[in-house]
Amino acid sequence: MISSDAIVSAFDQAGYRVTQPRRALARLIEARAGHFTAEELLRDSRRSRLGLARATVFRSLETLTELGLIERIDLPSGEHAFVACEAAHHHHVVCSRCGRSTDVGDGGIGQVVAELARRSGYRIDSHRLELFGLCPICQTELERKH
Amino acid sequence: MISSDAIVSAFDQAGYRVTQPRRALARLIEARAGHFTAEELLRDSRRSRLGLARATVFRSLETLTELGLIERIDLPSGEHAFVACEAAHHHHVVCSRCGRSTDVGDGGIGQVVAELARRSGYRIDSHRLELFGLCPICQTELERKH
DNA sequence: ATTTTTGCAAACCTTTTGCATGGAA
DNA sequence: TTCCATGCAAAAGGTTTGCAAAAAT
Repeated sequence: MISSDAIVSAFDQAGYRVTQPRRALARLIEARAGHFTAEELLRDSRRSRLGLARATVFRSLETLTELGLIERIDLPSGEHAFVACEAAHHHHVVCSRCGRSTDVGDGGIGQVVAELARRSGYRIDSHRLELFGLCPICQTELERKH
Repeated sequence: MISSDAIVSAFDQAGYRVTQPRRALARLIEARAGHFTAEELLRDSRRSRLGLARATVFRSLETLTELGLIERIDLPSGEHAFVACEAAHHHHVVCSRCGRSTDVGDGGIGQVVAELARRSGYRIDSHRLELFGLCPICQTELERKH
């Protein structure tokens, strides 16, 4: 969950121009609770008659990724999606039912990585942990159905 | 690292036919030390005049993934690659210089996942940990250059 | 002989690029 | 007014699909 204002300010502070398409995209991202793909934003922009160009969406997503406001994740299906996130090193839990996602911190994974480095002999420079499951809301909803 | 025989047997035991293209592909996979993309196998097959069809490569990779002999990973660049692997739950360390990859076990990540589940309130069903760094061989080679 | 698998080509989908126009600073 | 960003359209990748021909059982 991230505010469109935060996105717009990030563009601004990084020296990028604050344009209408970028404002519009920021709002579309804010409106999406969970993860989203470029295609979904594009559809949203058409539906709300903002009519962003395909290239603009891709270019903005790239910039936002560089700025660290969103992060690209790979869903189990192989799709490329993005999630809004905080800058510090962290990981995401993604709900496989509704797509909502939450940042989680380190959780002690540093030790695990160190252990695996020792075991494999590799010098590990980066890692990516992606977690998939059911968010609290979806858990409740599913229970209610029984 | 996996033998082409193991791949061929896997096709056989799963009830798939053992065909020339599948044998050829098995050898190409065996020949690749690290990870590989569909495109790379396709190039290899042209270079060695095996002339596998694009569709055959994709279809075989899909089957092998279902059989659990290879696993699809997402490189930091966003490329889709595959690595040969054992069936049990595990993770991969991928060398960002040469592409070699090694299976590593759990390394205690179960506890980390449990901790992150507790913290986020999600019910975590699956996770994916990808590690990137330098393999022992590349470490040695880089040191030699100094 | 039967059924699966292949090869080909075309379709499809996602992402990138070049360039003229329009908008922000 | 000067650059940066956009839109468009085309190109570029990567992956999938339908179907007739070929190969495996």
